[in-house]
Amino acid sequence: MSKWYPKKGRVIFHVDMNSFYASVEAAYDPKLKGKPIAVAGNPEERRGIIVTSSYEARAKGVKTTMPLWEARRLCPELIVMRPNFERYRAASKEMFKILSEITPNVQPVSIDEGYMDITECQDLGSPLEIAANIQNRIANELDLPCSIGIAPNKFLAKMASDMKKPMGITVLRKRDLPKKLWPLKVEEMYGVGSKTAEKLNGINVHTIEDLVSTDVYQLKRLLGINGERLKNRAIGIDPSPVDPDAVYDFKSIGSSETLPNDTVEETEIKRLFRNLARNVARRLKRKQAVGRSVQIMIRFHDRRTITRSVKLPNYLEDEDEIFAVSNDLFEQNWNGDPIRLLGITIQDVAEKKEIAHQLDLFTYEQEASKEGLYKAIDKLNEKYGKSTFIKLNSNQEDNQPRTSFQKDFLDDYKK
DNA sequence: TCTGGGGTCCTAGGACCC
DNA sequence: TCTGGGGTCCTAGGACCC
Repeated sequence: MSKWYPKKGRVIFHVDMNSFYASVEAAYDPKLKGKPIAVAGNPEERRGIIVTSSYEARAKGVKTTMPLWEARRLCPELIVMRPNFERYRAASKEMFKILSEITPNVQPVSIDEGYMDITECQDLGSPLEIAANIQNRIANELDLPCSIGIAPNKFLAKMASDMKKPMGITVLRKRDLPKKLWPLKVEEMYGVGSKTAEKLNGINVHTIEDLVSTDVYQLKRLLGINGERLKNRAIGIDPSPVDPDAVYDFKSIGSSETLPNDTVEETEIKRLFRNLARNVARRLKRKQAVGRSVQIMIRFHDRRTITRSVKLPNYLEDEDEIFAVSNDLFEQNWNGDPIRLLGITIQDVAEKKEIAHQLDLFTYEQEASKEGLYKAIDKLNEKYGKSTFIKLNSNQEDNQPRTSFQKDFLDDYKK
C-alpha cells in the first residue's frame, strides 16, 4: 500500500546515575567525598546488605547485595549509612525534571535511570552535545554524577551507558557492535542473569557474539520467547518505544519484611501482617488506587519461599480488609515452619478514577434495560461511599448478586 | 556466619467453556 | 467406548532488574 522507504533512525539516550544513593549522600555531606561509603539496609541488624557503595568502596571489593559483615571485613574503614529514601526521591525528581526540559519523551525506569527519545531534538544540537549538556547540568546543579548511553534503541543505549562509568558518555551505533558489544560475556547483557547464562554456557554460548551466531530455533527451545528476544537484541534490534506513560500503569503494590529472627510466634506474625497491611494500604491511597488480588509471601528459615493469592470479587483498598484476607491466606497455608520473611502484595491494581469510569460506562450502557441494577449500584456507592466499587461483568448481566456483599445490599434495596 | 525490598514479565498446569 | 481442540481465567513459581 505504501512503497518501502528507510525508516528514520531513532536517537535514544539511557541516563544512568552512578552509585546513586551513595552519590546523593556525598552531595549532602561533601566531607564524604572520596571516601569509601556504603548505604545498607538496617546497618544494626545482622541481616543488613549493601544497597549501593561509592567507587572507593567498590575498589576494595564491596559489592551491591553483599552482606554487611562481609563488606566490613573487606573494607574496615567503610562508612555505612542507612538509606534516606526521601533524599533519593527528591534528587530523582530534580534529575528527571532536567531531562524533561530537553524533551517530554522521558521514560523513568527506576529511581536512578531513564530513557529519552531525542530523535526530534535536532535543534538543540548534536546528540553528543545534548548528552554533555545533561551531564553537566546534573553535575553542576545537583552535584551528582551520571553516565549516558546514546544508541538507536533502548537496549543498545542501556548497554552503552554501562560501558563508561562514572561520568561517561558512550555512543553505540550498529556498526560498532562487532567491536564494542559482541566481545562481552553473555552474562553482561541486560536480560541475561545467572540462570540464563548457565543455560547458554551449556550450549557453548559464552559471548554475545556466540549468541549472534546461534540458531534462533535452538535459542527458543532453550529459553522460550526470551531466546528470540535476546538474539534480536544481540544483533542490535529492539523496537520497544520510549513510553513516558509507562510509569503510570503500575500493576502491583507490595510490602515485605525480614524478621530480626526466624519465628513461629503467632503474635509476632500477626503484628507484622498488620504493619504490612497498613503500609500497603497507605501506598494504595497515595496513588488513588484499588486492587482485586491479594498475595502473601512466606519465606521460611531455610529461604524456601511460597506465595499464595486470591482474586476477589470486589476491589479492595483498606487496611482492615487487606489484613483480613492476608491473615486468612496465611492461616490456610502455614505449616508451622519457622518464618524468616512475610510479604503482602496487592495485584490487579487500577486507579480509582479508571474503575469509576468503567462503572459509568457500564451503567450508561445498561441504563435502559437494567434499571434495577443501575439504581442499586448508585445506592450502593452512596451508602458505602465513593470508594466502593463493584466489578461488573457479563456474568452479572442477569442482575444476580455474586457476593454476599452485593446480595445483602440487593435484599436491602428490594425493601 | 550468607544473601533486602521494590517491582515486571513469562511459563505451566488445571478448571471451565464452547 | 475413553475421547478433539481452542480459548480464557486463575494460581504458583521462577527469572530478572535496580
